[in-house]
Amino acid sequence: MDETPGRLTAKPSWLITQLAVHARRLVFDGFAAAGARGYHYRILAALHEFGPASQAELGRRCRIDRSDVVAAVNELAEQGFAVRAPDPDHGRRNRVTLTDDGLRQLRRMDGVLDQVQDDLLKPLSVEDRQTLTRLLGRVLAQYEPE
Amino acid sequence: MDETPGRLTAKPSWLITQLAVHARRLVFDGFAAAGARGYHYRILAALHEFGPASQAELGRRCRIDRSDVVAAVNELAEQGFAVRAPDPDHGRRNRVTLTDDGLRQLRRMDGVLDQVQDDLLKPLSVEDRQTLTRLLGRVLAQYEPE
DNA sequence: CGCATATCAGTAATACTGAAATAC
DNA sequence: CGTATTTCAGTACTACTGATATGC
Repeated sequence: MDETPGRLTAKPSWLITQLAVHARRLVFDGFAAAGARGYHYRILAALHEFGPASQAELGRRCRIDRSDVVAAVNELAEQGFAVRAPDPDHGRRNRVTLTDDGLRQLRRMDGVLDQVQDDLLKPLSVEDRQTLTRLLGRVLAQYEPE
Repeated sequence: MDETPGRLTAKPSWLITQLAVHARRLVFDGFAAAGARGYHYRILAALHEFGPASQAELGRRCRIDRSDVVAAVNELAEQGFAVRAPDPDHGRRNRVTLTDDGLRQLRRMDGVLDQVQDDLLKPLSVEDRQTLTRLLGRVLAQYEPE
């Protein structure tokens, strides 16, 4: 007589982390096919949405550690998707700028996410998808003060 | 005239992965306070739900790679939360069993998840929480044939 | 002096691959 | 023989810490 059936599917916090295993896998594979990874997408998206920024700013906006921004910007610069130049107004600061190729890469990665979304949410109706998106957005909003 | 405002909050697949950053952090911290991590919870929960099992079975049930099960069971055995013994019916196979201490640890970790859940979902009403849980469960179900 | 920025070195947890040894 | 299980060694990505150097 045990009162804990279906433990693994009963806790939303666990549901989210487990679902993320599959979502991450889909996203990872899609990004890998484009020669990229999650950090690259976040940085390209932030550059597009907020314009050129220092690495410290990128780290705050993307929630990526300052030290990981260095490596990711290195890679984006090598691929020609971003340009790193010293900020003329501030000797220590760098100014990272999105290139045209970077914008094209961002569009590619957006396409990947659209496809992952269709794949992930195919069990749900259009209305349910909207409801899920709205609820997730509200949950996430408490951590995104911007 | 740019038509991509709010990119980062518009895609459910990305919402889920971003939300998972916060959910994982909360779960990680809670588990760390109990001297444990995610792999340990998944294995303890599977042992409790399905009974003693071989490591290969645990890997399949928990979606943990065979080689990572080895390390996690090592740690659980060191902590006295599980016992690893050769399967008498099959020379190569191990039989992993939950101990009483392991069950107590599982209960502690369940408590952590309950608290994380309250924390994570506090912007939502009771009804919205249920809706979210139901929708996530349906999305996850396509990857959980059991 | 403090404070912010950039960089490097190193660590942990998750997820995975390949190879080896063993048992059926 | 092949298949399954266990184990070890090593890798990639995300996330983080600490130290260092530089510039305001």
